Amino acid sequence: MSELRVRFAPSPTGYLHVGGARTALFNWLLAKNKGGTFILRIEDTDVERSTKESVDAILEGMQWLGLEWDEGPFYQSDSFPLYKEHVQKLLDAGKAYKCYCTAEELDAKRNLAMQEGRKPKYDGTCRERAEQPEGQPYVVRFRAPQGGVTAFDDLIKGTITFPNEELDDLIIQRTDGTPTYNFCVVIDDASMNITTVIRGDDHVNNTPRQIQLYEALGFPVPQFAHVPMILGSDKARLSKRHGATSVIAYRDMGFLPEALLNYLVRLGWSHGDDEIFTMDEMIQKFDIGNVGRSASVFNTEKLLWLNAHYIKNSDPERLADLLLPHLSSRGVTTLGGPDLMAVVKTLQERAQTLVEMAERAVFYYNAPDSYDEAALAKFDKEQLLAVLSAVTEKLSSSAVGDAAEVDGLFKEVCSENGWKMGQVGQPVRIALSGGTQAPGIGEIAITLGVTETVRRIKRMQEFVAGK
RNA sequence: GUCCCCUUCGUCUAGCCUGGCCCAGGACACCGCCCUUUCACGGCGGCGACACCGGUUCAAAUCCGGUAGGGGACGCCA
Repeated sequence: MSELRVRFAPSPTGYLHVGGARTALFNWLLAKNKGGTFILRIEDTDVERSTKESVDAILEGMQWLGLEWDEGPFYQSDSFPLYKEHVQKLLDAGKAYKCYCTAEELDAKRNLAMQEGRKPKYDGTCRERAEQPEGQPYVVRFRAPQGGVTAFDDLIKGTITFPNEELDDLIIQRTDGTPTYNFCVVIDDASMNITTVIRGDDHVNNTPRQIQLYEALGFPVPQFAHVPMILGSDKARLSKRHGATSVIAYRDMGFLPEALLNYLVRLGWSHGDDEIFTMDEMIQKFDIGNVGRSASVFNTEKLLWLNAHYIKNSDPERLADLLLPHLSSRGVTTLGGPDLMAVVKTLQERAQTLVEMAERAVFYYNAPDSYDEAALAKFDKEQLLAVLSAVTEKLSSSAVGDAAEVDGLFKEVCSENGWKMGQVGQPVRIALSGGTQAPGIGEIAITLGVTETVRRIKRMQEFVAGK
């Protein structure tokens, strides 16, 4: 194990969304690549908005993706005493001070500053305050350095420099005595010995403040890597109105975890022209320095393509297991029907999602109770009946072992009667599946079994005859 | 408004650091053709981008400056 220690630190105010998942993935990949440690930390200092349900949802998402963590989950809410202790330390050292300005006063000042086009920063009213009013509510503010600049070398974006005068004295402890985010993060990352902080782009502006805190506290400053955001198709920050954003929603839509992971890793990161990565390849090739600097648009089409790829190349047995819930949610029972694994094999090349596969699998278990009339209308009634009986006869009188042999039988029927394959295959496909979009007839017949195949053809024969 | 960041095909991106091999490569999508009993898979081909303006240079997507556009942050949220 190397010294590298990274963490994923979501706040439990919702489910795990794809942006968070990608951040988690990058952290996880870097840890795996460097033999480091990946830590999961729940940032629940906002007691109001944090929920147990969200924690569970996040853990569920992480587990589904297979992003297992080495340490944690740790909860910030368990560390309140630790934060308090460090606030006191700063207070004692004169690096922090009590501020008695009310929230209302601050709001007013902020609005005024915005209106006048000034930077809405704290004006330092209590910074040099001599008398400390007794029993008055106060917040604790960090006494930020006044001049100079704070800079850091971002692993993704390069050197970023902030003039210190842009940074005001941030609140590190609220009136109610609870610590604030920027302070907790620093204490946690320092006490967990985090060496590399990989997080969303939206934290770039917090970084200089946090660096100042590290320095005031005497902690070593970690390295930072800020990953760009994920946008919706309209280039606005990805949100629910762009469609699903929760990783669990993608699971429910029939995506494979490896497909989502592969999609996510290529969103912002690249390794030459490579598109498909196994987990091992991802780990081996991942380099935080190859993450792009600009935001990227989430594109479901490409995700679908990847999903189709992984479905095509997955073990049918595993797919069968994963398909089961999608089948039963459609009220389909596989009991007494064809072997699900055999069914999956006929569908692997034709489905982009498990949901689509389930839809296409239904006819195997529920014989069609209606037929695609438009497709049927293309054939003459007498001709249809002749074809169907020729096929049943052929099928009933021959022993077949695999799909190719069945197809051979159909060719025989064609040549014996002078028919074209289109005249024979299509009606039978409709008889077996109800429609025209299905696997090859040989595949269907073998999967269904000759007995059931013949039964279905006869059923349509009756249907056609009775018209 | 202020600060920070970003800008190559519709989308994801390679190339940019270490100028010439780039009249810019790959992938998704789209279009066409082939394969084919349907739907798919697959194969082949096509469409399509260096935001703009200056500068440096024999030579710039690549270096420098500016402009425009986009995003983010400015909270007793995280």
